[in-house]
Amino acid sequence: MEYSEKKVQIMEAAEQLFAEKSFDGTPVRDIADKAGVNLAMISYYFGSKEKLLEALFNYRAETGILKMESMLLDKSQTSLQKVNALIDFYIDKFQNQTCFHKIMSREQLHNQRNEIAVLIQQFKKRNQELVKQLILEGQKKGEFKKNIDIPLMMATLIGTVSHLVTTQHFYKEINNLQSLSDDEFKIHIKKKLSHHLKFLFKAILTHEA
Amino acid sequence: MEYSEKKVQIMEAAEQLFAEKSFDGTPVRDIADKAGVNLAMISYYFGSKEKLLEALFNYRAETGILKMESMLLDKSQTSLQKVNALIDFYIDKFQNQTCFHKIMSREQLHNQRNEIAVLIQQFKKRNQELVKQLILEGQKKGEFKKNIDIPLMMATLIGTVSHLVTTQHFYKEINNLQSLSDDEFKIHIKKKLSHHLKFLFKAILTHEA
Amino acid sequence: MEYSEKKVQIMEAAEQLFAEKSFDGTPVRDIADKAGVNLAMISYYFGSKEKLLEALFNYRAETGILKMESMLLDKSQTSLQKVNALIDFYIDKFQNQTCFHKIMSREQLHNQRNEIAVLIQQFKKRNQELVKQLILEGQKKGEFKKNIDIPLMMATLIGTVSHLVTTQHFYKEINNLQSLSDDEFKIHIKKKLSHHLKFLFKAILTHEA
Amino acid sequence: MEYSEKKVQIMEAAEQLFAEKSFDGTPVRDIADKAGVNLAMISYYFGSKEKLLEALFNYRAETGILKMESMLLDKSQTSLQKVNALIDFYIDKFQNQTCFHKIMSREQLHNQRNEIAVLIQQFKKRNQELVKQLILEGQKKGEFKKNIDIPLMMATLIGTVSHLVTTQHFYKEINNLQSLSDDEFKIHIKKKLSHHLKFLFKAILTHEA
DNA sequence: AATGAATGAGAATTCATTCAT
DNA sequence: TATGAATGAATTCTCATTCAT
Repeated sequence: MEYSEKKVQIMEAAEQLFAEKSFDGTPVRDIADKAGVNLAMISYYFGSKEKLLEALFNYRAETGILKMESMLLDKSQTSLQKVNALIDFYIDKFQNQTCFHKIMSREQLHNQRNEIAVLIQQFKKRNQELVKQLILEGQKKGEFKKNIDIPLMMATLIGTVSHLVTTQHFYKEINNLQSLSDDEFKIHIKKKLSHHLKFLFKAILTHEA
Repeated sequence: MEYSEKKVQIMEAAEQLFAEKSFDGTPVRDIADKAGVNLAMISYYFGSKEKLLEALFNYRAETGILKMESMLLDKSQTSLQKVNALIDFYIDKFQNQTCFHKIMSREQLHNQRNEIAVLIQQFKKRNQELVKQLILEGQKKGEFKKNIDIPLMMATLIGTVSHLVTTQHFYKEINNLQSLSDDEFKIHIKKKLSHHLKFLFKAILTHEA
Repeated sequence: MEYSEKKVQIMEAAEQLFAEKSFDGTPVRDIADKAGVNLAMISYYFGSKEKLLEALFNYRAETGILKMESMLLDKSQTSLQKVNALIDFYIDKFQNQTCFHKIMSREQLHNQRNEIAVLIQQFKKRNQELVKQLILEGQKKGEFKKNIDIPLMMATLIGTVSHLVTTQHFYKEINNLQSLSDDEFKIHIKKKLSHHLKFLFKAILTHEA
Repeated sequence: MEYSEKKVQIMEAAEQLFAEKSFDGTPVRDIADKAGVNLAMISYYFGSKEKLLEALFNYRAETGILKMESMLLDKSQTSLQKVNALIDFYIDKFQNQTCFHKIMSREQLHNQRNEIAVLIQQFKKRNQELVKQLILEGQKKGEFKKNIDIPLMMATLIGTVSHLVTTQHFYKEINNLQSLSDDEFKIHIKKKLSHHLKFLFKAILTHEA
């Protein structure tokens, strides 16, 4: 599948609406309106609403993995530096693609759309495999402890970032940060979160603490 | 609102279906069928599908807070012990009310149903307030460090537990634990998760570690 | 399935429209309008347009076979008399349920709707079996010849009646019978057709001619 | 209208699909796909889907009549021989152009597409006229009886052949002829049918028998 | 209090046709 | 002449809700 301009328009409109109002809560008509295309184009291009969601997943997934791979292959850095880079990478990913990650989080909550579930499963497996290599490398070099439960560790990474990003309006309110602009707030959260997670990961992974 | 037997039947049927297939993905007819009641009963009792969801939230929220309060008021325990109890409390809550927490997680991802959003907001505020008291108490007693970002810490607690519980089928597969029964697996996860989070919280909160 | 008044209304409206404009050529909306019911009632009652067609087939088939059975069991008549009665029975059936038989003829022309094809197959098998008994009986009694190809004979019976009834407007024109009222014409055709087929069947079945 | 290669491709694809799934049940897109031409070509060449059906009728009708005329003009044969030739002609026509005859049978069942109805009417009139000449000729020569109802007779000819050919899968099953190849079965039917109809027509037309 | 029947609004999708090139 | 893209209308079906009883 190649991504013509129209297709991308549609996928991006769908992404925003699915994030806001959920897949089932979004009429195809609204996607068409938002994308500024004819209603029938969506079936014409993607076949169905569900296939559109699949296309969106493939579209977004394509780029993600590559970035991560190149990052982890960098030989000039220690394993801990790479882990720290990984943390920042995840924070950026969630902050810059909030819509997509909301959709993905929601899809992980049920098994309704099997094609999507399979895509996510594959996606997660590949990610986890890369992280595993990184941890093993650190362990070989003696930087990291033995016996690290990677899925548990990833749950903390992804869970913390995801939860904070998706409930950031609440965080804003509770910490009286309503005066900050969206960008300022984003930077604020990024900094806090980065420091917090790097601290936790150092505790999880290294002998010192 | 009192909870007649029929009402509870309906809410529990709705809870399961909303968890599996989302609010918008669940027809009222299916709820009626699952609950074994007449379709019209649901509008009749709750007014609308959305009001039913609100009722469910109130029903589930009522109990949660009380347990937590009594737990945190126990004077015979150190602050760290209370934090550890809090961790186990959250794990239990998510594991035993997976359906409800899936719904709540999903609702936090969007702002569709405002009434619900407000309920969740209040709910989280009260919880956070209780936790704040606990942390302050620990800080006063010198058990805990200063400058603890409570929302960040809670994001790690809730995020990690939530992510792991809602994607546990993935965890099962990645760790080759398919042979375990559901109950065995639950216990397995609970133990791992409890240890992991207690370790992290010790690092976050205390001077040692 | 019981046949409530509304259901029968819908089935009869559908029958006329399907006969006139074919199944695929008839919008459900038109059926609803003709039956004087709400559009959604059709899905509500029958599940789908196709299920409605199935229901119609079952509704019409139920009665047909019974009549035929009782007719063929009559012991007071010779086999040839029964064959003659059978001929008149078929003529009546096609003349009085023209709509239904148009639909059935059309469905036999393709294998689109499998459920229907199966129903027709069963229907024809039962009919043919009854006719076979009748012929065998006549052969035993020495009234009829040996070596009668029953499907071929039935093709002539059904084919002739069906073709004439479904193209009767053409017959009317070609024979300059436009002045006859519908009822007069019906009687005219019935008489001609009956005589014609009885003559043919006598030739097919008996030794004399 | 001349028949370019592309046009014939399209008409033949349409013929097969209309036979299988009916006019209304066949999307223009499917015809284009089957014919291996661009979707827009069909409107471009024929104007509309309905005009395509008309074109197909004209295309098929052109040849039929001519053959029949030449056959009936043969002076070297008795009238009964010509009638027998006519019977075989019809059997061949239905067997070799099953698709087209299915479509025509279906179109005769309703009055939806008026242009087509008129074409069929004309077609049948010309055919009947030719047959009438043949019968009159036989009557003049004293070969045939007086008072022959030609439309009735034609109904038996066309009805029997048409019914048997369009329901031959049923005939196959009922007579346990599933082992025969399509070609063997075709020959088998042709022989049986030919003999059957010639016998019937002899009875209808001649004094003996 | 409880329910079977009914309904209007809106859902996704398909369709034949047209248009710009 | 030929076509890929586009579209408006219409299709079937589902939905939450209401009404008469």
